[in-house]
Amino acid sequence: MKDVVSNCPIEEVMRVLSGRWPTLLLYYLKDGTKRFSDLQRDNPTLSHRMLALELRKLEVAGIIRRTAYPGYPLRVDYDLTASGLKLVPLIDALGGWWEDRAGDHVDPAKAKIQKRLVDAA
Amino acid sequence: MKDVVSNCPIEEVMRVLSGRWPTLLLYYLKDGTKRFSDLQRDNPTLSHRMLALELRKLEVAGIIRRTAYPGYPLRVDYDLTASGLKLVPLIDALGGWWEDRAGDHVDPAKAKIQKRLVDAA
DNA sequence: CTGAATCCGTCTCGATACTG
DNA sequence: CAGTATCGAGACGGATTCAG
Repeated sequence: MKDVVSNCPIEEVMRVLSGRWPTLLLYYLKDGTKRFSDLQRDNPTLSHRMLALELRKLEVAGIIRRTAYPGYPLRVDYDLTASGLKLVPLIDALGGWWEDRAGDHVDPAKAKIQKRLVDAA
Repeated sequence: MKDVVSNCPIEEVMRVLSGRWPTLLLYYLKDGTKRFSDLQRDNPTLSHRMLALELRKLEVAGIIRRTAYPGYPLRVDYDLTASGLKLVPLIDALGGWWEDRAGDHVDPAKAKIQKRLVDAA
């Protein structure tokens, strides 16, 4: 009874992309196919367990594709699906927006907010 | 000691937009100025407390602007900043992507995943 | 190498009650 | 009406261990 199966696509997409890792994994996978261990190296602060969980989540969402090769040692490749590829520029746009955002002039309201932050600390 | 002040803009922007509410609040605010109680009505499942916290987070991020009017009963307006306005179409693009995503053809791998989902349910 | 399961600390979130 | 403080439950994330 956690969610109400929202009708809103924005709510649904954020359920998949929310969190620190999904967008980062997307970022690393846009270069092409990667193995599990490659992604581990790309994100040193991401635990083994979390990597597995997040990859699974993205796979279920149809954003990445998982390909397991039989043999030993085990080998699994991950790459973006067609759908995932289309998502990448949208995420990049968010990153671009964040960088531009700093260029906006600082108005009095913002200064006041920064003071509040100091108070809280 | 929770975060490492990432250099990556994608990671930073997701720190602000992650979660169920930030993008939804953006969605409701794109119609124009809203009061605290308006946003409460727009999101019945969002608790009073969380609304205050999320609004504060977005304010600190420079995405929304808070305007308090002295007097009684208290009245506070929220609206998007210039920066926040520019963010709206990017979020909408994500929503659009989610809706289109369903149109992609279903390959064997995906079918297998969907079976897994059924199992989990 | 990949990944699932367990254990356990931490932090987020929601309910409630209180202030201005 | 708007916002804050407190508290308990539950989700989340990391370390470790086991399996294929």
